[in-house]
Amino acid sequence: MSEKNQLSAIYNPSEVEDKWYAWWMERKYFHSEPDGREPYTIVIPPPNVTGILHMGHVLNNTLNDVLIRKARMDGKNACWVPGTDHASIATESKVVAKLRDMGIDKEQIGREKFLEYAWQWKEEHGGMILQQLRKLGASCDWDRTKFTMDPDLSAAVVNTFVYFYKKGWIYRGVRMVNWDPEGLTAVSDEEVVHKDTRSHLYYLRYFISDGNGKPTDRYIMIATTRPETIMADTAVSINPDDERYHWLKGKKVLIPLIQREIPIIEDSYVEIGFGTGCLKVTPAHDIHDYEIGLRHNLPILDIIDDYGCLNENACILVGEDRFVARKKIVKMLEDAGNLEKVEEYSSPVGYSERTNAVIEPKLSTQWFLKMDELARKALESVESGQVSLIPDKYRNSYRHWMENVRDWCISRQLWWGQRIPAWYLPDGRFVVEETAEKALEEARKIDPAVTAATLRQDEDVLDTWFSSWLWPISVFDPDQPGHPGREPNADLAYYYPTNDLVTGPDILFFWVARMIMAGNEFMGDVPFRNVYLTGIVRDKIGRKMSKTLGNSPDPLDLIAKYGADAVRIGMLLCSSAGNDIFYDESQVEQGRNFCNKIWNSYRLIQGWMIDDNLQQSDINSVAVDWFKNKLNQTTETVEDYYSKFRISDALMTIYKTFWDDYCSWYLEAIKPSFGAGIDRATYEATLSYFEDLLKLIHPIMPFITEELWQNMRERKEGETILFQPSPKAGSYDEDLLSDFMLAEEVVNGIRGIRQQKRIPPKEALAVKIKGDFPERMLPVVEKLAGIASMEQTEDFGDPSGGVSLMVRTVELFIILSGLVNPEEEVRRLEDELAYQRNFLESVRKKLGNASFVAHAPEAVVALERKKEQDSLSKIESLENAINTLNNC
RNA sequence: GGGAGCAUAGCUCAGCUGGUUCAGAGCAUCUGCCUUACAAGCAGAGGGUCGGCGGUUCGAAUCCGUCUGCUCCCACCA
Repeated sequence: MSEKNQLSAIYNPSEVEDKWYAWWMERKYFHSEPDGREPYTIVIPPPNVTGILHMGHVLNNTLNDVLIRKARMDGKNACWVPGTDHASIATESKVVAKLRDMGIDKEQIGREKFLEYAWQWKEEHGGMILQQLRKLGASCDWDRTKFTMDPDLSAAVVNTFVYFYKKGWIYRGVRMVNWDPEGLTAVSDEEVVHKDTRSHLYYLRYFISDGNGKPTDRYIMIATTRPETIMADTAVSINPDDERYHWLKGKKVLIPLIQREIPIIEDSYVEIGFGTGCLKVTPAHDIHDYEIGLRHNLPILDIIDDYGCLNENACILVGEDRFVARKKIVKMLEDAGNLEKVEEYSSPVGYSERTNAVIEPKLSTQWFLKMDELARKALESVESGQVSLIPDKYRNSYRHWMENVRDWCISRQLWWGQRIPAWYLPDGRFVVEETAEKALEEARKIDPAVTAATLRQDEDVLDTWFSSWLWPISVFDPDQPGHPGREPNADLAYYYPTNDLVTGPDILFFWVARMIMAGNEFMGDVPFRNVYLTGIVRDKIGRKMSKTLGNSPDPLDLIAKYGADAVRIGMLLCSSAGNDIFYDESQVEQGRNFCNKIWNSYRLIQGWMIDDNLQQSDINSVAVDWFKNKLNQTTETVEDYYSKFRISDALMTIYKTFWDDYCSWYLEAIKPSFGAGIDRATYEATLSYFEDLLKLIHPIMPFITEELWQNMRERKEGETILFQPSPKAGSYDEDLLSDFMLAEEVVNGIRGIRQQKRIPPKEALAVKIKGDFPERMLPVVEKLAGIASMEQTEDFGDPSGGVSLMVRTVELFIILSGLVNPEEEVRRLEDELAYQRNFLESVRKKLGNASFVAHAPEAVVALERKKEQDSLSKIESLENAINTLNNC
């Protein structure tokens, strides 16, 4: 015990945390293998392989870790599979940028060389985030760490492509896609963010052609936000019902500057009331125009290249960036007399989520996956409750998305990722197979002259989500995806479906929905039962945390400063499900303070000495009894909160039980006076309560709990709190709990008088008590309110010798000779009396209402009658006291 | 433009199917204490006509309507 006395007054997390994490790892306590127990499985939302830990990860992984640790203590075989995502666009653009700094151009070095650099980059920076997660205490099964581009996981992706292709759900088609001129790739609709952007609406004059390509002096006006695309116009459209423009029918107009002749067409897409009612039709650069073009068989003229610059088709401004071209062409139009006016204008513009470049609608050949059947089933999975979304408000948007989903553009014009397993014959026909060898074999069936040299693989890779949607399956059995009906391996059979998924709502459609699709397709079962959607972490003034704003603290700095347990608490304190998280460092401080409180409560009890000559006193007996019941109640509440994913409520419940009930009430009640020992029964109970509290809070605060749990008793070699069974909620005596609460209120009342009268805590008081107060609680009141003698009596005697107060229906009289000012006392009592009379009046008003008495349930009416009685008796006592005081 | 959600103490939130947890919690604030576990602490206290207005009901923070103010999702009216 002597070395224990050296515990410092301040808890020092850093050494404790590193020590225990290393110990857990060494003993592989997080590792899971299938066995006879019930599995509890979580797959990590894989962070970008080259990413670094930010507050969003902290929130997410703290929640995951709480769930997995809880399950582990509940006796389940807990398995949390970690890993990373190759994040094709994000990673590739980082590598491209790095190469650019080195003076290297991606296109020049070619695919092979580029991928070498990319892998090197991945080796250098990859997985750092997983190291960081260990600092947070994440109890992942690191032996199972996976990467979406591991050879076997990549094979799974390719297999699923082939599977869907052969099923007829993957097709190749020319479509208007969202082109990212920065990332040089198509991105999916979901990767485009629309932002209202200030721009201008330019009113341009298109002169009517005289029929020979020469302008007449009549013109029409066209409003556009993109004057640089006029060279790609292939028609001007009006609404067939627009009488203002009937005269235009059959005429042709000339594109300004280049004087190319284009027809006037009629299409009801054009809104009569919008702009000028005339629409320039640019099929190559606008999705709606493209559709109009299809309807009217218009030619498609593409004037913008992959980099967002004008090409030769534009005839003018060739090579200029689209935004530069816009500025220049406005000037040219003005000089040529084609610019009527310019208006300020604001409209939604699409930006690439990854590169923030303005998206250019562009026609190109891409690969698509049909979504209708997949979406239909995935919707059913949620509607039927096979998968619960928490909070369930997300069901609405989930449904909306599933009902309106479009085919998934799965090809990306990148190199970092799984290359599309399609091979082209010299004549343009293609085969889709898992490997080059099989492809060659199949290709030869079409054309025996084909050789490995003339068979060319598709240049594109697959969308990252086309690999991560397999994650809950492929981390266990990479051979499974693409082969539905195949017998899954032992891991997959045991761990699938996983239990809970914790992730942000921003990837509900990208990822969660698609995992459900893949699960249904390949496993015939959903990949998880519950999806807990966290909020987005914001700073305290509500801004989203981001690197660019610089408002995101580095979690590792926080951990170094406050400890991981404190950071976890800080995060959880403000994270009710579905609400955004307003993070503030003061919450982490609160977490640190809580650690310190726990630490010091341990310092207190470990310093006590058992005295076997002592019998358990009455107060110890009642305190021990009470706290056992309290703990049972808390445990029950906490279990209930966990079952509803209300983690922050669970935390707060334990927090209050630990701090208020255990430290402030229980320990103070049983605390031996200085130098005195403690009886064995009380000490043992106290230690066992402490142990239960540690177990209760362990999933949330893994480090300090292991440290103290190891310290508090002799432990066997290798024993750990990780596998201790969660405390089970026993029954509890409501009367006992409510009696103790009444005692607390009485103590608070007396302490309040002390404060008012400025009586030092050490000065013991004499108190008389009247009314219905449980006798067993008397010692509690005596000790905690600092009372020397406590007399239960029906008569307080001379009221001038002290102060009376009332707690519920209990009356107290504190003897304070010489400290009482009768006038002040009367005033205090009269205030109380006035309040009581008011209260009585309101109760009587209710009871006087015949309708209330007739309609309200028995119990409610009875309650009001009791209120009336209590109030009446209080009033009587108050009046008596006031009278007596006045007569003094 | 369509849809969803939110509005309760200075801050962050809890209050499920209307009546003892009905006006709550944590933090912050104020007052008094360095009391031998903890000043990262202890003990007290103050603070909200539950966004506005109507309605249903014996009774509304809770149900219905409406207005206002935020937030998010979906949607490329040139």
